[in-house]
Amino acid sequence: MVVEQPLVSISNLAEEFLITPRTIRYYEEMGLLTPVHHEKMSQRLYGARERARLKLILRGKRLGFSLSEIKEMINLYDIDRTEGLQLERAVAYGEKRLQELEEKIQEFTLLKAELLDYHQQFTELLKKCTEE
Amino acid sequence: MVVEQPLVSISNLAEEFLITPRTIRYYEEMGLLTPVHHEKMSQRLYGARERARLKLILRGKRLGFSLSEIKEMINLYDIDRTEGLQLERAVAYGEKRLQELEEKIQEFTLLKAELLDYHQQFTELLKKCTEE
DNA sequence: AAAGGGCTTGACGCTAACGTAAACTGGTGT
DNA sequence: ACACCAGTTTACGTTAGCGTCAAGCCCTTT
Repeated sequence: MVVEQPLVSISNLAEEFLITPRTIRYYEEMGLLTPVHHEKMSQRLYGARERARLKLILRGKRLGFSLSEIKEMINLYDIDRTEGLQLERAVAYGEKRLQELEEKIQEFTLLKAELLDYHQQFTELLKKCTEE
Repeated sequence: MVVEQPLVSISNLAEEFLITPRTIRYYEEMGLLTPVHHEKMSQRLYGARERARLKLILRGKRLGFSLSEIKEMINLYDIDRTEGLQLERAVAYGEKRLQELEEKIQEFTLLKAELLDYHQQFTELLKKCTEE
């Protein structure tokens, strides 16, 4: 018994994620999404898998990754794409990415600390100004 | 008594940061850098301040910020640019940026956790394969 | 003086990530 | 039958962030 999938159209998906259909088609063109084509190429339909992928893509974008970087990262999730001895490569690549993520997080933390520092200086300065 | 400043040329600075002179000029064009012009517009010379700024710019880039976002952020450091009542605005803006940074860090951490999860699954799978 | 090295200012080229418009198709209500 | 709407492909336009010449200036070395 197959579970009933809530398949939605491209504009519905676009609306849901606050982007345009064009963007979604572009992601497909770049090989990031692979929607179901309803009976002999009529419409694209998107299910849970594509929604999950799109979510990852948009998060990647917010974090400043390029589409090709994101593509490589989400392909790590595709078990069927990484069969056999490809597994070792996937694992090794995953480790590299994880380390890069760690570095980025540290840089973010650093930047935040600096901004916070200046922020506090400013706040004090402001307090003195208003107190007089 | 003025401190002797170690002013360097554009290509020296470029070499130091592993970028090209063109990139540095572009940042100036965008209002991110303001080097000293040696005696009646002959050459650009870069001191400690520009080096610090460039460092921030490049870090911002690595973290996926646009040049205009970076510009706004480093302008928070410029005391002289934010005089008088502008201080309140600067402080408020700084708080917004700090919160955004916090969110980004959390997203990064989330992404890392997911990748790590899949990574461990893969590693186990790989172990079982090689053990047979 | 001539040649070279490093700097300068244009100006055009290029890629990524879409925006946007045109023209076509396919189902649906009236 | 006709209009309409939502989807499709194709293709050209646009912006950011530089790369890559071209042509000229200044200073030093030969």
